[in-house]
Amino acid sequence: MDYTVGQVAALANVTVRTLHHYDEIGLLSPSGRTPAGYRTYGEADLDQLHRVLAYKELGFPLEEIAAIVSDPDTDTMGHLRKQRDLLLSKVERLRGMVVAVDRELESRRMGVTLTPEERFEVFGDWEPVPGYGEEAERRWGQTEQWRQAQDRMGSFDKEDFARMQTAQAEWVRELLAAVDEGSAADGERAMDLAERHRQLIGLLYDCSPAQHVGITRMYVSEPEQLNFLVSPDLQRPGLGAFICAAAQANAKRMGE
Amino acid sequence: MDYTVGQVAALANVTVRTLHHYDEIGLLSPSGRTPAGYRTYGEADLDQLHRVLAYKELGFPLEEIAAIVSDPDTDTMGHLRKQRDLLLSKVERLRGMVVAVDRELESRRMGVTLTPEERFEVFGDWEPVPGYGEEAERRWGQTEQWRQAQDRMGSFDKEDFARMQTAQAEWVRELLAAVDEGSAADGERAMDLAERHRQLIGLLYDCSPAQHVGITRMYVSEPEQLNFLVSPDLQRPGLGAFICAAAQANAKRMGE
DNA sequence: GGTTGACCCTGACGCCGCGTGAGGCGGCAG
DNA sequence: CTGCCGCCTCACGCGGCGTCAGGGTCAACC
Repeated sequence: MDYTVGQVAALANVTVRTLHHYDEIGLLSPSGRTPAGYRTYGEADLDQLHRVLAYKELGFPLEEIAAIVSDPDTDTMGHLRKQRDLLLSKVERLRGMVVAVDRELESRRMGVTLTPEERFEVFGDWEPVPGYGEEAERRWGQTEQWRQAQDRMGSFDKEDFARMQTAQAEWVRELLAAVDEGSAADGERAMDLAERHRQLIGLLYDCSPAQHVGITRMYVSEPEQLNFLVSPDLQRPGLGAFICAAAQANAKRMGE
Repeated sequence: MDYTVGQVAALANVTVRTLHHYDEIGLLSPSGRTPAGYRTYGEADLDQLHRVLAYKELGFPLEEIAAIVSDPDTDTMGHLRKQRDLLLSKVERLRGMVVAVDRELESRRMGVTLTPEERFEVFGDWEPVPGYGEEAERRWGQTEQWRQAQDRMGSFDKEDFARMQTAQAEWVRELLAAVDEGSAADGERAMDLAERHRQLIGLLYDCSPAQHVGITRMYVSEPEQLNFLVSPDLQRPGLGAFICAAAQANAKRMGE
């Protein structure tokens, strides 16, 4: 009971070209050919194809799949474990990206819907904790971070709040001092400040170093965002870029 | 205050080649050149690059980024929303893959550690609900699905259990009837059966049509798995392939 | 002034997993 | 015999760069 490429393609829900490709690279060669040169796939080939597709679905590159399905002695378990970690990190990255899109989306929405006066009104009303207010809720209410922050703030008491605000004010002071004294944005002092910033955020919601970079990048592309962090009259030109660069350097340091 | 490629690359944490590429495709051309032909990037260029990288981090293709950053009138919100959905579906896919890896990993582990006798003992002990027993816990206990299933079963009463087992038995009967009567694996009858199977699984844990395909594929590559679903003495040759094909057809139908 | 070494340039090919033709043969129904 | 569908083998293309190759430039040191 042999099959042609077209039949196999239909069965396995792949294209004929894909089967040709697998033949070319030696990943799955049909067990035979007709006198006219037509590929003929047998049941065993279908089985092999099934395994190939299974591994492909797991995200393995074709070369590794070839090694796995052809050689039963390969370290399949190791492969799988590595692949699992890879997948998890991908998921984390994607989640970070979703959050980034949410932020971008919400900030765009506000940028469009608010008149300059309203904008001033909003930004003029300096808030020590970003995301703590009605306006903020309209902006971030949809995101997971918001929900996390709500949860964690729910278990804060007044003293916790005061401590947090003090810590943030202290951080801002030291940040400005570092900038004014000409610290390098990728130096240890800046990295330490970035890490402290990340941990302040971490009091409200989970924030990996990579996500932290994404957030700080917003301080560059949308400098108004910075107003939530540092009172406008205290800001310096290039402050957003400094924070962002520091966060990048810190993320790199943390990653190693 | 101008920068060379190398400096910009270091600042933005990208390679020189990347900047060359962006110049080539017109995504980000430096604002000037030295007499010797060196690219010189100004502050505005850095700003632009920041925006480009932000969108890149969001997963946009470079061509779209070029359109977005150059033309302020593009439907950025629409782009972002679409991108968000795309990201979420990617996350779902990856999560499904992680689960698939977990299953593969656990089954491999078992395949290695169990003697044939033990294997028989395990598989001979037919269980109506996969994941309901001590052996199953050792196999699947690490996965999110298992935790979800535990949660949902916790809120089941005896009648719920009975209903579920009845529903599953009924489904198996109809499946075998369909196979014996020669129904097409990608026909409506088979697809309906696949969908019912997916929904039965859905009683225990979330299972998208795509994940469902992944699960059923296991019935082909590891036929022993089928024993958890259909009592061995009732099985037909090709039954796993039939279910898998039906699940594929159903997933395609659901996706449209 | 010459040399060194770090940086810059352009151009071109390579990678992965196929999509998408082009140009031509095989098989089967009418 | 004619059509049409399906099969074959090239062979180029994409996206987002990595990675040479072969050469020019710049600053510093001898």
